[in-house]
Amino acid sequence: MVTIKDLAKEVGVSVATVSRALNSSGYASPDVKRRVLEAAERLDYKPNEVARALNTSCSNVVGVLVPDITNPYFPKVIRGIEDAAIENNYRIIIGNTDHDMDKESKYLEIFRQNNCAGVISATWSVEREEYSDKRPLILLDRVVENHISIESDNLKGGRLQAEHLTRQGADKVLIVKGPEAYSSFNNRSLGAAEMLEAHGIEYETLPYMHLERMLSDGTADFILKFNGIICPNDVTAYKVLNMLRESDVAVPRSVKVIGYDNLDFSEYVYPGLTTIEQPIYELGRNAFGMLMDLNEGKPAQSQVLDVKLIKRQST
Amino acid sequence: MVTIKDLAKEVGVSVATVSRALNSSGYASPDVKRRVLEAAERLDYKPNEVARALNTSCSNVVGVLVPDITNPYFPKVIRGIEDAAIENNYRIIIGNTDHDMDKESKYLEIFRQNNCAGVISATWSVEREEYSDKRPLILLDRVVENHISIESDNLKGGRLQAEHLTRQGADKVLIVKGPEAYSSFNNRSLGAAEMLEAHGIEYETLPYMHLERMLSDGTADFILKFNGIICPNDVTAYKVLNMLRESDVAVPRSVKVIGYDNLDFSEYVYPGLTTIEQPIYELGRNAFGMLMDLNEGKPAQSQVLDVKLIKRQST
DNA sequence: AAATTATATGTAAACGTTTACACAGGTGAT
DNA sequence: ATCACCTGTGTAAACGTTTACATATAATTT
Repeated sequence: MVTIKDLAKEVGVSVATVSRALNSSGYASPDVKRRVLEAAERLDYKPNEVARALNTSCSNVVGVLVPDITNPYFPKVIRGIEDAAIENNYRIIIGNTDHDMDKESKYLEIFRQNNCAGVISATWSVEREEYSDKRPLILLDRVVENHISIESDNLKGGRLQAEHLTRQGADKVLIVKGPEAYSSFNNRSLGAAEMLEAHGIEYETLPYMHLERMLSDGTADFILKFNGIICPNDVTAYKVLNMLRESDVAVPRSVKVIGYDNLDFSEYVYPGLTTIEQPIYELGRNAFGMLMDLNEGKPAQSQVLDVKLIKRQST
Repeated sequence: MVTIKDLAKEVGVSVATVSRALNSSGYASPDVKRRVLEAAERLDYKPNEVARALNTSCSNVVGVLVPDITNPYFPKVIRGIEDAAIENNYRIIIGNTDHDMDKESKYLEIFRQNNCAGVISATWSVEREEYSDKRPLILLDRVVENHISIESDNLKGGRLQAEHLTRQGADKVLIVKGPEAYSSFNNRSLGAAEMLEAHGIEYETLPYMHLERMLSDGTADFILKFNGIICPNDVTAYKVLNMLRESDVAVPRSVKVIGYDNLDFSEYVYPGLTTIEQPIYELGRNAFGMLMDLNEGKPAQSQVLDVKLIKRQST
């Protein structure tokens, strides 16, 4: 490994000068700067990130927390973060929390131990004592008091779901709620319920866990009494579609099903899933941008991105 | 941040002693060791990974290269690696290469700059000068001369695909090949072709890119003349199923389709996709284990994991 | 009792950067 | 001619660890 010392010797100046020349920090004569850069090029010098991180106590690594990368929503987010990161000479460390607060805490500690430049979290759900660290934190698709966040317009998304379903003729609607404690899911069902009430449509809500249990127990005939089902995300919708197919219920004739996310797969399931598209990739990209803004002292603001309805065959 | 220095002051010994006590390296009296650990606990001391990595020039971070985390095959692999990593107090940095050699090289450089403990790559396709680094490298689902690798039994998988299809009555078979240059895909089509020949079944092969182009151009009627289609992976099979549905071709009656990977989604597409299951998560887990073995000087060996046929409705 | 060895601890250098500070020479204003 | 200031460079400390080496005491061998 060629170090800054080698460059110094090669050019005949001190390491301090080399550092200044390379980083354009402090003074460095044009001539010396040129020679340093030339030598760096020639010897294929690459700065050691670790040494730099130790000295500045801030690495160019950001920590990313997701519940489970195996859920196809998150790879897209991560890809957005990663692409933005690499463009800015940053890298990401990812951690799967499995909705487990202890795991989350453990990862936060790890990020700190690695002098991470900040954290982007899609798992944060509560105000935390513990995070007294000064490093910036961006919440992704989660809104928590006193934290900067980026999300898509979940309330609007929920409304769009409900509006479309009623427009397609559903008048007995089931709203399947998402996992509790996450603002995004709460807002979706809130928006949907609000819209259904406005239209005077009959509806019930079902907690996420109940549906999961019903589906695995095979006791989901409960949902057969509805002719419209609003799902909190596409993956849940896939399961519902599957269950309906097994029960020989015609979709969309007897029941209309709408999802949320517009994952790539939603066009491959049968029938093609009507859903709400949110700009997942951009959520990740922008989240990283906000982190950079914060690190540069700019006053970053929370963002809300727009969503739109994608019509397919399931409604 | 409480450092080793604070502990030293607290306990009344030197930093060297503290370090030895914490790491159980070198001598440390039971009494001192106890007091150091107690103080570490009490002051909530957490070692700074960066400083450690600088000193030992080896961090507990491993680099992971994948073509694109958005492809649902890879999150599973990554999850396997990540779970194994965290159990061993390691973390992972991931890089998406988009099948681009330059990106791959760039990431390798980054991994080196971060003193990574090793690299697990699902993108490696050729013997490389460049990788003269001594750090261990595990190839995942890729076999390249002179490198340690882990893969599933692709040859067998290909054979299983072909055997099942013929057993279901297909006698005009199309083998869609995977992206060139990757041994795993080559072996799959090789196995399939071999088996078809053994059974005296008529077949053709189609390069991956051709199919992709046909599907996006809408000129894929070429594949309608077959009654059995062997896909290199599940995602490709989804697209084929979709195309067939749009052309009103009955699956499995007129054409039988078989995939490869057994992604979670394959039970949600319609008709449910018959496919070859490979232990994706375990591939990742074991890959990390092999890396650890190498780092401990144990002579690691390449591994080949078993695959099996998953029957569903598409055949 | 002397010599050897094992145990325990401290001192200081090292890892590869960045940066506060000191210093020197040059420029321009007074 | 004096002073202030800007530019360019070097010296050395710092970031938080690990570890080679030196030293000191205790335990064991001869």
